[in-house]
Amino acid sequence: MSTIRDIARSANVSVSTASLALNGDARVREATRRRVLEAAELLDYHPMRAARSLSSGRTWSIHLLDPSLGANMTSGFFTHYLRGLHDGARDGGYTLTLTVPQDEAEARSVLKRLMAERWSDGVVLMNPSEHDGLLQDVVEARFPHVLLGRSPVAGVSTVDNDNVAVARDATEHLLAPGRRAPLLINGPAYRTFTQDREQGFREACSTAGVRPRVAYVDAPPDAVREVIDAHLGAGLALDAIVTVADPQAVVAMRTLHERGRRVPQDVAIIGMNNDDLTQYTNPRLSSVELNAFALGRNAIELLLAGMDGATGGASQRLVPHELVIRESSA
Amino acid sequence: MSTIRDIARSANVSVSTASLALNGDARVREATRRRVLEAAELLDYHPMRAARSLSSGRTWSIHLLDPSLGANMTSGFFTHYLRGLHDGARDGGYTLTLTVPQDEAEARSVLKRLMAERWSDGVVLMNPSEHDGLLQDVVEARFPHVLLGRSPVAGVSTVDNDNVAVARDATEHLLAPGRRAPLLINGPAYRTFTQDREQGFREACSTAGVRPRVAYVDAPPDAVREVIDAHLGAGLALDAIVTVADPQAVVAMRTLHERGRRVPQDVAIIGMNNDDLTQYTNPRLSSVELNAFALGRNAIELLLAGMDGATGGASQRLVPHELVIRESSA
DNA sequence: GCACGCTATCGAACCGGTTCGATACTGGGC
DNA sequence: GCCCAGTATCGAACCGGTTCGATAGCGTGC
Repeated sequence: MSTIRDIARSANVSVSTASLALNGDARVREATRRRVLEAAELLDYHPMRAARSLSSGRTWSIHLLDPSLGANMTSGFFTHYLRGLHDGARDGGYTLTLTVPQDEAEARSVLKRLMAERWSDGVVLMNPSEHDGLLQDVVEARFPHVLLGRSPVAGVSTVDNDNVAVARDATEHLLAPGRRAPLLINGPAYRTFTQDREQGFREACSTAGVRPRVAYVDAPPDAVREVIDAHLGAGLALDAIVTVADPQAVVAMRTLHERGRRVPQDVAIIGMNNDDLTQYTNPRLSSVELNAFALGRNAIELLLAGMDGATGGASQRLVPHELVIRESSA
Repeated sequence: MSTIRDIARSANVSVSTASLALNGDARVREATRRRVLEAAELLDYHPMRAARSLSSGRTWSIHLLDPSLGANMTSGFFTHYLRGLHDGARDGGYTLTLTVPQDEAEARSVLKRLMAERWSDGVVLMNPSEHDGLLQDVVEARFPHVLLGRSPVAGVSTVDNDNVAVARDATEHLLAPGRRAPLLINGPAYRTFTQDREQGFREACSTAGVRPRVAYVDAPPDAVREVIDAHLGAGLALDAIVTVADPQAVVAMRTLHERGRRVPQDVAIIGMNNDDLTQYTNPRLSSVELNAFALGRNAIELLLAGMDGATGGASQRLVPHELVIRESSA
């Protein structure tokens, strides 16, 4: 392992000149720069990250704090936006690091250490639940950040879908042919995205003049089965189902099938995320493509822009979604 | 941000004593240690990672080099072993970093920089293809490593399923009731795991005295459809299908259904990985559980053990698999 | 009462880079 | 011939920790 002092010696310059040359400073003469670069090449020189970080104050890494990997059910979504984050980070010269906290307390303590010990130059927060103090911490510490999701507090940069519109569009699509008895199968209640989706659902129902029904499901898939059984068992009408994730929609389809209801003739269904599995069901599942890759990519862009100090304040970005209509709601 | 010098001053000790106290060295007197820890608590002291790394030579991070995230089709598998890696790293006090190279050249250059610039203390390699030089590089550099998969070269620590047995068990299961015309739908040809699975498939066929047929598929799912169409179109018998991934099995089921073959009565099918989607098909898909989480967890354990220098040589570990029989092969 | 060993602590060096301020050298203007 | 501005380079300080070798202070044994 050769150090910059080896390079300096070999190129017959001082350490400081070697450093300047290697970093492309305009002050060093062309001939000198070449000598230094040749020496570096010859000695297979690679600057040690830790040393560079210590003196420059930059780690060249971005940290992702994401509890969702623990909650599964969303692996398709996760891998897609992870890839968006990764590609964006790579293109900006950054490395991605990752923590999956098990609960809110761990998330908060990891975030605190991460910022204080300077593990990275910025952090991506995935959909923290509303009432933990993560967001306040990051804002108060003035640590570069971006939130995937909608922020309940001010001063936070965010990238998100327009979840109100996502649910409204999906619901309108199902109600358009004149269906009158829609059900929303929603996720955990304390997240902004489920609140927004419920709002969108209610808006569409209101416009169509039909009664909205909403069920909350924490731990699919069996809970979905129970919801539908209860609904039908109570003799309630049901001709349209919106779920906030595709696997839930698949379970809903199976349950309806077992109860003798046809999809889409009796009940139309649409999910969200446009997972690969939408291709594999029978009938194929309609869904809302949320462009998770773009979500990740935009998050990194916003974060890097904020780290350059170019933008003073927090900014928000919305990633477009699009309905993908398949047989389950045709 | 307070540094160790602030702590030392506040606790009325030298910097070196402060460092010793903070790291629990036995030499410092109990009363002194308490003074130092109280000062650290009071000033909310957190040692900067880069500084610690530079002086101690340890980064306290593990890097995952994994091209498979780019190739998708395996998101369930990926998230599970990623979680195994993450949990193992966390428990050992390490942070996980991640790179997704786009091709072999990038994989190799990233690996080289990673080792030379000391991004991490060790690296996890996911199933690199056989003929790139990744493994030689890592062995020659004597860099702590572990391979997820089987190594074609010596001196590499690995964690893997027994892929020969995986395919053999799956095939035997299908052939047991007397089926005579099995087909293996395999993945990319140049990976050790596809070779092993083909071998296991052939062994089971040989034992049963039936003729093995093997098709290679790079880019599912449409390729699977073509394979089956071609097979049936040629008038070949077909009563059992083994695929190396679950999504391929699902496509196979759909294609058979469209061609008027019943699953499992006419053709029995089993996939691998035991993805969530096996629950969502009709009939439900049999599969082989590969215990991806355990795979990741074991990989980290092996890596950390190797980093302690406890073990001199490379070691191998096999993670057990298990057949999960559902309706598609009942 | 003195030599000795042990314990707790300290100052300084070190890890490998970046960056600041000083300096030697160069060429141009008058 | 002298002064000055600008250029290329250098030594030293610095980033914030860890660790090595030295030392002061102490109690013990004889």
